[in-house]
Amino acid sequence: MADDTAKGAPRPRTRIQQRNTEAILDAALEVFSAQGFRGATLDQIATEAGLSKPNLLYYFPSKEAIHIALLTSLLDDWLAPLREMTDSGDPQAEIMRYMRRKLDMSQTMPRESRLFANEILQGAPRMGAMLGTDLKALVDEKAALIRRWAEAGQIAPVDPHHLIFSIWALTQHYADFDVQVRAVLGPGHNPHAEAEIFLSTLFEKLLKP
Amino acid sequence: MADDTAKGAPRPRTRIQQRNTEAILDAALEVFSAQGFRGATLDQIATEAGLSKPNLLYYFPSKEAIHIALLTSLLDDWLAPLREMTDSGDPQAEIMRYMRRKLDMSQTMPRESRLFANEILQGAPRMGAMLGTDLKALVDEKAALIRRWAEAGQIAPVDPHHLIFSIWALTQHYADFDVQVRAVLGPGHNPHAEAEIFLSTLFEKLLKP
DNA sequence: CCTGCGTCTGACCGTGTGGTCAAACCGCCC
DNA sequence: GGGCGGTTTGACCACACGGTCAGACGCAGG
Repeated sequence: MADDTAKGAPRPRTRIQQRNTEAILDAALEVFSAQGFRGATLDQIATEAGLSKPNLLYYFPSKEAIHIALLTSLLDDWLAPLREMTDSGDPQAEIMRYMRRKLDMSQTMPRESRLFANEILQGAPRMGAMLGTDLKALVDEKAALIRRWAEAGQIAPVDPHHLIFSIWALTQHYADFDVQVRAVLGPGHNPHAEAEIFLSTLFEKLLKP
Repeated sequence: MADDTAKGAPRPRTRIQQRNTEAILDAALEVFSAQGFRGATLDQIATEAGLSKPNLLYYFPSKEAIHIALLTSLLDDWLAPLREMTDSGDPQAEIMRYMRRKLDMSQTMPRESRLFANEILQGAPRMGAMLGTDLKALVDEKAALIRRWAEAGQIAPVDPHHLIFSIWALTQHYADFDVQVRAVLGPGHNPHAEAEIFLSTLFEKLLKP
């Protein structure tokens, strides 16, 4: 990930390269997350980025390279909240904090959420490798942490992996299925505010020892 | 929905029409759910259905018509479990039963789940209308039912709409994000069996008055 | 002003894809 | 068998899309 030359974006040296690669990645995030990989078009991304299509391909060797660059660079941010869940504080508070940060992210970074959702839905053709290695390692580590909390009686005994899955499912639902949520609730609702209250009580009841 | 001629599939009159339209819809479900609308190809669907591409277009006027026919015909099945949740029995048992049926569906009908997920993710371009009318009406009705249960003290006081959302999110997660779940759990796991246990305790704790 | 390098683009290409159409095929009823 | 729906297909079209390339542009250093 430190070596950009391996695959994907050229190392941003000059000021202008920095600016354009950023513009491309942002535009690509916008388009890929809304249309999926195959649904997205280089022309769309180029227009969104304010560049010409050949100019895109001056900075990235292919459409797929842009997609891969996006996924890998975003995975870190995406998993940051989980990484920050440590045994430094009250276990239940740690988990609640993780859930809230994840919910916040689904509100502030819905495009990223949808990008990953699209990728996983299609069977993770461009990210499958990372799932079984990096992601699994991180989740296993945190699951072990949660298991220790449970064994110590600090939280209720729950399956750690599925607890994490439930946090993912519930928080990302409000980003990925936003249209549905809003359509069902109708006007005059604030989905995320309501979700925070609901999910707080849900996980409090679930985790109380 | 009773009048197929309005948009989409021709009315299946003869034996052969019945057989072929079914084959097409099944093949289309397979391909659309795995590749998304734009990712899917008429040739793929035709091959999967054992027909030629022009023959597809003899039965359906366009690619989009197939997609719409799929979505509308499946929405009924998809919402059936929610419809069957009535106040005929014990409230908590009714909700638990709904959750379990939904979880079973995510195991037995993962293609349908992914098809809807794809559609919603892309902003429901071909189903948006139904969300705010049919779906909203049904959910509002059942939400009112749940609210009555809560007010009668038969279940804990929870936001009915978000309770339903949480059931959707948690159960569909195991279908839509199957690759991720399996990659993280590793071999030797039965995601759905574990999910049923986890979700059972989760909703029991949540709903207990 | 010239050179040279990084940046950018118009024009182009090959392929994949949704869709059309005239003609052929098939099987049932007279 | 002949006719006649309904059914099937090969050949074809228009166009969108990913990607290429030769060259133009712009600007810093001499």
